[in-house]
Amino acid sequence: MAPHAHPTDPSDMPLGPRQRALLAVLRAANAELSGQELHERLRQSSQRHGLATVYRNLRLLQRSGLVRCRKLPNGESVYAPLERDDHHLTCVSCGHSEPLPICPVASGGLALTKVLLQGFKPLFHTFEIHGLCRSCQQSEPLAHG
Amino acid sequence: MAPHAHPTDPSDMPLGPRQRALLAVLRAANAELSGQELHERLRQSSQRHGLATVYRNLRLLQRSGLVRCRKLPNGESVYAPLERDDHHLTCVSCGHSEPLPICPVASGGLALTKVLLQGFKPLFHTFEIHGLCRSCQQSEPLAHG
DNA sequence: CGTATGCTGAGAATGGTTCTCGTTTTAGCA
DNA sequence: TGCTAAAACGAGAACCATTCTCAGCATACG
Repeated sequence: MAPHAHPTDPSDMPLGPRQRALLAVLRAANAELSGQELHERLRQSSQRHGLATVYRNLRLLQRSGLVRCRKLPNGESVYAPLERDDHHLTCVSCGHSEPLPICPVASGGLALTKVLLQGFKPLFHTFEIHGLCRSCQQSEPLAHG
Repeated sequence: MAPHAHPTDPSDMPLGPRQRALLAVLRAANAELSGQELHERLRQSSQRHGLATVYRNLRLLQRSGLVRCRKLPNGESVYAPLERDDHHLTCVSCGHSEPLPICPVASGGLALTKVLLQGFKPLFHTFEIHGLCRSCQQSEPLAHG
């Protein structure tokens, strides 16, 4: 893992100040943040970033292996630092999503051989259980849209 | 699991003909289908469904525990029958997604206790490894948008 | 029949994300 | 310190899958 080992390795790309700012906000937050939330927090902290820039740099950080991303049922993407290894329980009815303190990779039962990956370079993984939350089980399940 | 055991259990709801048609197309397909693709296939098979109906019934089937759903990086949702337990390798750069023949739940290393679920009723799970596909590792990683 | 209830679908609305493109900043150089 | 090329920026427009609206239609039931 020497610096500049491969010229095409994005993880060697030095970060610009906006990217560092973005990453700092994500690391300071105690939960995943959406692009819009990130934009808002940066505005408040006197670091003005355009929305386009926020999304651009979020993509770069993701490809560089510094940020992870997941899509909520409502279509929003939420971001977190790569080193945070959290997974989720998500309701297919109301869309509510809450942390699930378990990780199928960390618990070691998973053999990710090179054969399976076939040249693919893994950066992070998502594990999510979808189902019905307690309150959606109780309420009329399929009524009134 | 007697019929109508619980009036609030969506899995007891009988399917309408449109929902059965939808499920049949999904089961006949050998891959996940998007709402738009489903709509197109139904049009061709003389089963005309409006787009709104396709999405409505897809939501119902999902809540009933018959259909699973996952979001691609481009924002599309793709659907498959619940009984198909496939997972994926997805590139954070180009968005390409391919099957990953491994399942962290089926391989048994995961203890999903009632304590963890806290009243949540699981229907299905998604497991996805995100990273860089072979061709995105080779190409200029961060250049030209 | 007559009414209540739910399902349907064409088209409009929604909203997060991406694109466009002129402007600003940075980098490289003499 | 000026000058130029390349890269980054951001306001606003565009995109597009999905959801919403609402009038019309089907079904159930007395």
